[in-house]
Amino acid sequence: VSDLPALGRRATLRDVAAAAGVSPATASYTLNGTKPVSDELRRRVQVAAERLGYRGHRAARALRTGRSGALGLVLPDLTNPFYPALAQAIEARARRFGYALMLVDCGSARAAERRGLRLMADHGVDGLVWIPLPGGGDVERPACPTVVIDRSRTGADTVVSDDVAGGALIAARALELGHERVLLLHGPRRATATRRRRQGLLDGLLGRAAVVSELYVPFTTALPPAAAATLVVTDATFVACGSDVIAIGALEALRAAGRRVPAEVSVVGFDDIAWARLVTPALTTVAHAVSDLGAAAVDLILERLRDPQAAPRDRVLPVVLVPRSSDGPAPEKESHPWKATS
Amino acid sequence: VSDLPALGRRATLRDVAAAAGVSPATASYTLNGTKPVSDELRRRVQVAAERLGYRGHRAARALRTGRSGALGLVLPDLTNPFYPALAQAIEARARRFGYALMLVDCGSARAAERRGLRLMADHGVDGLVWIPLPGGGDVERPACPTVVIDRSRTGADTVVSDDVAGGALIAARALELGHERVLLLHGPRRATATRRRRQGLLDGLLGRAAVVSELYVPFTTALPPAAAATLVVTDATFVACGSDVIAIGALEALRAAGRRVPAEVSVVGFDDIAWARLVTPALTTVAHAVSDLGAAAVDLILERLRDPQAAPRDRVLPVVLVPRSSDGPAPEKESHPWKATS
DNA sequence: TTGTAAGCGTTATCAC
DNA sequence: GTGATAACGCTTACAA
Repeated sequence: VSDLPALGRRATLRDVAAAAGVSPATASYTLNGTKPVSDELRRRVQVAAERLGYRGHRAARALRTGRSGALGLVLPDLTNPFYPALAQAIEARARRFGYALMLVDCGSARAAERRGLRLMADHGVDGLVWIPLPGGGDVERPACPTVVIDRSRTGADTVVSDDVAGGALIAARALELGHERVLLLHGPRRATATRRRRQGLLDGLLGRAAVVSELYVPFTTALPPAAAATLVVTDATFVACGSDVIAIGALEALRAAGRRVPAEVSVVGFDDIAWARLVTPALTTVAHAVSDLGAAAVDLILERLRDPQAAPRDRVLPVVLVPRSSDGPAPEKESHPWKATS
Repeated sequence: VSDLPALGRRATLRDVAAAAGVSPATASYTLNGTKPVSDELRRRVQVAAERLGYRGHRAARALRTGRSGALGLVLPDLTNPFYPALAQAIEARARRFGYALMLVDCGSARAAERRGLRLMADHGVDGLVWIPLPGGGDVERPACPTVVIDRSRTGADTVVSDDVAGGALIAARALELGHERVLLLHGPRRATATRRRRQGLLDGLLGRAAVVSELYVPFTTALPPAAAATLVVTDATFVACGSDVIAIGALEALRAAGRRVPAEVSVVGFDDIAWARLVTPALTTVAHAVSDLGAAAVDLILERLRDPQAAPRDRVLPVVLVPRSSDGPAPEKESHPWKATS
């Protein structure tokens, strides 16, 4: 075993092999556990690798094996408070399995999303977690194993929260609190989450409380003026919002109008973003199993990597109601000036 | 020019060259603009590449050139509301220059940070944006061009916001509003941002208002009980917080204690995270030039890539006061029961 | 169990 | 201007 502690460049597998007095093949077998190697040689190789600070060369390996050791994540907008926690969960899970994560934030722009997907493909990510922009029609599916989060898309593996159940949870809550007139402040119409939450809500409410009206608004705290106006004069006592962000906007609009929450009107959200517990009153909402969502996505990719032919899988993760202070019992009729004057 | 529209595998440069009737070298020159090529051949190559849907192979190129075309971002915790916007800015800028971004979220864990940096190195990122964990001592500097955000670190390029100026801005604000007793609710002592903000604050206040007391708390909305207690009984009329997150915690504690903000006591934050305008009262704070911060970081890396020998550069970006509703004029003395009874 | 050698798809060096 | 050709560092038949 020769003794060359420092060579100018990054140590290569050949260097390790030479230092250990074995062939590159044996060094490779040893370091990857690819083939059985005698204890004697294994130790020599390990020592040499250690001493030379051998780190391997992903690009070379990728070229040879066709796998890059990286996964990709393409999402609409990190500024949407729901995604950072999800991205964190995905990255953590990926890293746990030795994968690096490439991130593309498309800033809610369709063109950026398309280019981002292509960038991922160019870099040869082994798999992709894709949270598509809402309403994205016929984007070509990436070539690598892809799991789509939060959107049902034929052919790909998917992970979603059980939005229907979430809607039902909220409906049950409204009924339990004795509300008889509810206003639905949905997210964008084309978002599939909107459709599923709506369905759960409607089914749950059916025949037991009246849906005073349904509005579709974007996922922003800035409520469209029309929606804000409706919200302020409605005689509904319970407002079910398509997301926490919307709910926070609703809270603001109601406060601005001097309507008291939850005394006069209850407001509930969906998502349980970090803000939800910080606004006043703290928002009652439905929480996703965020880290499970992320973990499931990565796991699905890894499974598909193992078995590319398997049938597409759809995982639906449970949600849970988080009661806080933004909802309460339906108020007595007298407390509604609008009702009284009409 | 032969006509082979579909070959089973991904088209390679040789395929393009063959289809165009040129050598691989010429194809490479053409596609990269590396050497002058006759118009005739250039067109043939471009057409062939187009028709075959040639995409290139980053791993092969990386192996050959030693550049991966990816930058890395290592940050403490995406769940900290300051980072998503920054990450977004960095990713956008990187992609604008054709780079993919690899993300490591170390979940505030030192070990994960170390491993994350190594993962980046293994994947051969061309440059690294590193937002170190607070108080990280002697982590070995990565080998690739690195710009450190928000921490001064000898030898590396750095990008920071002008925290000193920010502190001064807040001090000026307090004085302008007539406050005479201020409480400083700093971030963690070891965070260098804490030190800089404190300095700006102290210098700005010097001799014109009394610093009633200084507390160091973590960057969380959960104020340590001791700090909350102090906050509630203090006779300071102005509380300068080390970050918005801390300020929000302070707001909660004050509300819980029934102290009115800003009537009795003013609270200001630092960072201008998205929450700041959503809490009640909306938080007066100091805003970073977040997207400039991200852009500057990427630009610095790119410049260093161009000129590895240049002296390390430190960029300091301006901050600006964002007045909202959580602060106001110093109350009359009578409004402080504690003063009256003592 | 170990070694030899042939690539993986590019780019760079050299001749022409 | 253009074309052979040799790497880049690794994995993996295949041979021994």
